[in-house]
Amino acid sequence: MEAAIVKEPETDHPCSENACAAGVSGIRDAVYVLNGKWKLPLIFTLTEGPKRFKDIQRSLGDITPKILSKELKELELNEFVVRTVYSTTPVTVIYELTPYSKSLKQVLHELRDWGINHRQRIVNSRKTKQ
Amino acid sequence: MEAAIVKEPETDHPCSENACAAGVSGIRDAVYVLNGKWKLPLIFTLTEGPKRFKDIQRSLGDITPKILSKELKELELNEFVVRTVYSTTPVTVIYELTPYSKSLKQVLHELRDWGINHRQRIVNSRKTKQ
DNA sequence: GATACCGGTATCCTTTGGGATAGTAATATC
DNA sequence: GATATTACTATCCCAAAGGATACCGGTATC
Repeated sequence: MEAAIVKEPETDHPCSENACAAGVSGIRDAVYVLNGKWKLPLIFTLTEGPKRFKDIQRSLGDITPKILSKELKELELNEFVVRTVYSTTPVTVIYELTPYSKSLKQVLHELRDWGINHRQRIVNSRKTKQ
Repeated sequence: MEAAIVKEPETDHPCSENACAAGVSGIRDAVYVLNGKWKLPLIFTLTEGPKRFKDIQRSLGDITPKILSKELKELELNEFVVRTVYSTTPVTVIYELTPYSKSLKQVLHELRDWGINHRQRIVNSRKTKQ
C-alpha cells in the first residue's frame, strides 16, 4: 500500500451527454476508495460507536486479523477512521469514525436496506421455485 | 462463474446488539452482488437508458471487452440486466436494466454524490497543502 | 482491395485480495 | 505454572480480478 490516497483523475472520456461522464466517474471514485469485501461493512459497524480490534473482528464474523489490520490502515490513510491507543494494561486500542466518514451515512443506510431487501427477494424466489 | 446467485446466509454471529448483525449482513449481501471495480459504474451508465456493447465500453472509459462481457453476464444472471439481440445487419445487441435494478436508484444516487464530493475534497486538500 | 465497425472470444499474464496458520509481548486469571 | 486475552505481525498460499493483445465473421465504406 503506497501513500497514494486517490488515483489520478480519469482521463476525460469524450462523452456526448455532459452529465454522463461526471456521474460515472463519481461512482468510480467512490468505488475506488470503498473497494473490497470489507471496507463498507467495517465502516458500517463503526457507525454503532467506537470499537476495539477484537470487537470489530467479532462484529464482522469471519475476518482474519491480518485482513482487518490492513483494512483499518487503509481507512486511516483515507481519513475515515482514527486509531487511539490508551495506556492501560494491557493497552486498549480504539477505532472510531472521523466526522468526515459520517458523510457516508446515507450511502450506508441505502446500501444496507437494499442488501436486506435483496436477500429477502432471493429467499422468496427460491421458495416459489420449489 | 457458477450458477450461484447468492452466497449462503451468513452463519449467525452471536452479537450483543440485535440490529447490528442484520445491518452488517445487509451491507455484506449488497457488497457481495455489487462487488468489483465495474458493476456499479456499469449499472449506473445503464440508468441513462439502454446501450449497445460498444457504447457501454466508451462510457466506462477503459474497460476491456473481455471484462465488460464477463460483468454483463454476471449482471444478467443476477437479473439486473437484460440482453436483447436485434437481427439487423450487422446484429445489434442492446443491454438494458431490469425493473428490479431500478431499486438501486437511491444507492447509486447517493454513491455518485458522495464520490463527486470526495474527489473535490481531495483536490481541495491538495491545494491547501501546497 | 484496404480499412473500419460491431460484438464479442481466446490466450496469456500480473496483481490483488484474502484465507490459514502460527507466533509475539505483556498481563491477568485459575 | 498453565492458560487466556489483546492487538497484532509474519509467512505461506491460492484463487479471482483484471489488463494486454490478438483475433473472429460479417458487413459497410472508401
